[in-house]
Amino acid sequence: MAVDACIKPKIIDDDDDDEGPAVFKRNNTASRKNQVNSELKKASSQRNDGSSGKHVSGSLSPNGQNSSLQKGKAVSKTSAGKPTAASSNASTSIADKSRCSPQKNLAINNMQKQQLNKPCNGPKEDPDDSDDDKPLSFRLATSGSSLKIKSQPGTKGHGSPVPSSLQMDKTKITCKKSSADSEDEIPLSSKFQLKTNVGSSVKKYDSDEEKPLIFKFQQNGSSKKDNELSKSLKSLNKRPMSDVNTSGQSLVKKPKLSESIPAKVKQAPIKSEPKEDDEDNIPISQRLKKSAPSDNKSSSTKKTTTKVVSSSFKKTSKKLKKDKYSKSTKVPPSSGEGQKWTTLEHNGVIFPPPYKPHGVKMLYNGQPVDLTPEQEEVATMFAVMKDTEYATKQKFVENFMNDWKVILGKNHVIKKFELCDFTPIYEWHQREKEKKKQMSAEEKKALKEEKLKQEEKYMWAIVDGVKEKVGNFRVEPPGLFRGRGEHPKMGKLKRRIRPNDITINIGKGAPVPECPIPGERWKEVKHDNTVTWLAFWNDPINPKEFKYVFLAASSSLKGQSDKEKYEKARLLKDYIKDIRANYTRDFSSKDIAKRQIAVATYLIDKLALRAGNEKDDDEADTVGCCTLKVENVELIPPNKLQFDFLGKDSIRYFNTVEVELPVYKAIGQFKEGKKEGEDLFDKLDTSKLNAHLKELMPGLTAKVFRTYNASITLDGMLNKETKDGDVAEKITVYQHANKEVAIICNHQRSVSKSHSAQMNRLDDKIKELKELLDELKTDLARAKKGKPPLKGADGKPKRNLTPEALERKIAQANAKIEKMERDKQIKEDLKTVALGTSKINYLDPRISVAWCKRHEVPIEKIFNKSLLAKFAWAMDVDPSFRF
DNA sequence: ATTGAGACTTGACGCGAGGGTC
DNA sequence: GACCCTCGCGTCAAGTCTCAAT
Repeated sequence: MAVDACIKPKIIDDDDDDEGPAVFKRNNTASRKNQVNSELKKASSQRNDGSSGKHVSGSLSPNGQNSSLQKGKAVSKTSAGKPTAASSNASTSIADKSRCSPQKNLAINNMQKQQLNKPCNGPKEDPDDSDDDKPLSFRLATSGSSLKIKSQPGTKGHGSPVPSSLQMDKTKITCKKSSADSEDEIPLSSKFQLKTNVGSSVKKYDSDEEKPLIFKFQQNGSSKKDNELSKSLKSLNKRPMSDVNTSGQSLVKKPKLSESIPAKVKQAPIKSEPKEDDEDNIPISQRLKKSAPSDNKSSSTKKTTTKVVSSSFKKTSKKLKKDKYSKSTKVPPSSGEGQKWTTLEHNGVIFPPPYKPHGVKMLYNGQPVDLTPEQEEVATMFAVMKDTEYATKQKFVENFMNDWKVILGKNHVIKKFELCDFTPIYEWHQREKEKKKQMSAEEKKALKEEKLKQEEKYMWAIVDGVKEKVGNFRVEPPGLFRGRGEHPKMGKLKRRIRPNDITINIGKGAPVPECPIPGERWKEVKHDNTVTWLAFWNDPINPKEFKYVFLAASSSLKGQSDKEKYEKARLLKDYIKDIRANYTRDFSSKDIAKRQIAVATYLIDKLALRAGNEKDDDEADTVGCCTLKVENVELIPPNKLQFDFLGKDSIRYFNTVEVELPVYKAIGQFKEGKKEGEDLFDKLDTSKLNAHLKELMPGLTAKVFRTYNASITLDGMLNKETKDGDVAEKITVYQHANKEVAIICNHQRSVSKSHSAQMNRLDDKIKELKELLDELKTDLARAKKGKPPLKGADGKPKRNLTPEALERKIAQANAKIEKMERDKQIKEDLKTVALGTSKINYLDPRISVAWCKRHEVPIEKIFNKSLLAKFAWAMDVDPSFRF
């Protein structure tokens, strides 16, 4: 369980490694480690726990380590004292003069670039996908899976053995056929048709493959709504207020520029120019040279991914093809500036039923207590959580009691939590649950139908004439706040939301939804077509924040932005080499701010770290790249870094990686003279980082790297590892790739409660089979000598079998054992790895769809019904699509 | 330049349905 | 038919990022 043992950097020796950043990633062992290490961490963190006074039980929280991991940070984030003055300096100087930042260089760079770049009209993707433009993760994965141990100059001698986890998992596939019934009356196929904008753009994509990026831009730009183009522009240029035209929405507070590109802005030069195929068509070795440090010069001059977007960004009103999508009646949402829709109808939201008092009395100091329905409701909220880990957390109890006492009133007999006994209510609740469980199938069905009937009208919205599913039309019921990790507000009462908390957004001429609670009314009704939400209310726990009701993931609006996200990530592919050369050069910059940006970008690129926004004190103390504290990164000579921090959702990120020496040194410098709790990147925050990234590529932000790395890893692995074989084998390849991505993204899940029992069961079965095997072998030996088999374990005589029959049986048993051991291994491997999140959020569905088409794998084996709906826009991608 | 509001995406988890296994 | 397990799906918390106000 030694730390290092679990963290094996995968080292890859890509051709460009000598100039590129170190290649590493966490292997799944490392990721799995989380749970295991939680104990370790717990121990080490306990010293800080005093302040929180937790009495966490030894058991792991649903999040495993989380609860106990959250160490009481010794120093508050504010104490880190982010310098502010320095940063301005930093941000202006970040970009090397010779390269990217100053606008004035753009033209030159552009020209240089154009000269350097070959024109490319051919397919953009390099069929062989040289690794240069691939994320490390991909390179790792590929090398890992091929079980080659590669090393790079900087890492020689430190190469770790390839973890077994890299071996192909023969994951058992149990995908069900997606049921044919679509969620609405509209068949899937026609749904696609309905989603014009999305669909049409899909079409475009297919053809994009053959086009140079610049054309893609044009296309995108021309596509009604969207595009990263506009988004990029948005990020670079603020939209003049005058451009905001939301059909006279005076209510619109902050119309988002998003899709709209003011004409002026559109023509403004943008920094980088997508570098088409220049390198895709060049052998890796040459590319390396080109971009090598030696080439720093050239890279620094030309690299500056500059671009004149103006022309390419102009909406060229590219024709939609006469395909099925053109049939759609849908009006392109982007017809107006920042406009998301033209007409919007919906029925508002549905509220949870009012509280029904049960009358079960809890005990206080051993005596039953009378509670009003309001008081009982809150008591019940706690009672039903009695056997969760929350109920054992001091903060949770404290917050709960504080809020409950307000409802109990000053003079209530209940004062101390210790004297409260919620058991009667808890048991009542258990009985209710049991009753529900015991209902007959018919009763359950009837109940379900009844619910559906009530909800049906809220489930749909009509957006620009198209019926679309609404995502979360149910208002959140009251309850106790279940913050993750050591959230300071956990246990607080999340009060009931009423109509007058809710703001409705609806089309101007559309009928305002009737308030479902008689005698009450909506807080406000807006007609803001620059946003996509249908309703919102203020979060009762944090009134500064909002809870929105949006359309479902399967809607055109969501599909469209999904597609834009992946297009942006694909665009990064064309810039990545320059970006890497850029930050590699800045590792040793004299300007500390520049160095910090370089190192942070490196970490985000290589480790898929999140950006790491600042957080308030009333949130769980988690970090991302920009908010890493000095204690989150340990230097392990000669050039390893050990990361250990709680990231989003208080999920532990624990990883030891080999890095380039300059990075190692830089981190050491950043830590110098700082105390625990201080920011590692004190000259940096996410806005500076993203501002810098935007200088390198239009619209580039930190999170794009995650999408890029995930998708390109999948694409690379699928294409490298898929062999001829049956569908099951191909799916195994897919799952293997999916797993690698999940590991890169640190997508974890808590170990299921029954995991160890399941493993034991498998062990038992394997043991049984092995015993059987031994028996069979003995019988075989005897049979060969003409002797009858020995009696069975039960003492009964066995059938006399021929040696051939016994040999067959032995082979069968061996196969069974093998399969079970494989299953066991997979189960263990995926114990803490969640595959779903990456599939839903990071993997460009077109990669999967195209791969399925190429390899004749039914798409239903990869995407379930909801993913099929969500990714409707990707379904008609050309089989040759590569990310 | 900083801050905070606002909008939207990403994320883990829990529950229930349904299929497989004993 | 009981039990177990997986998977789909909904929930809602927690991120990212932009923009306007200060």
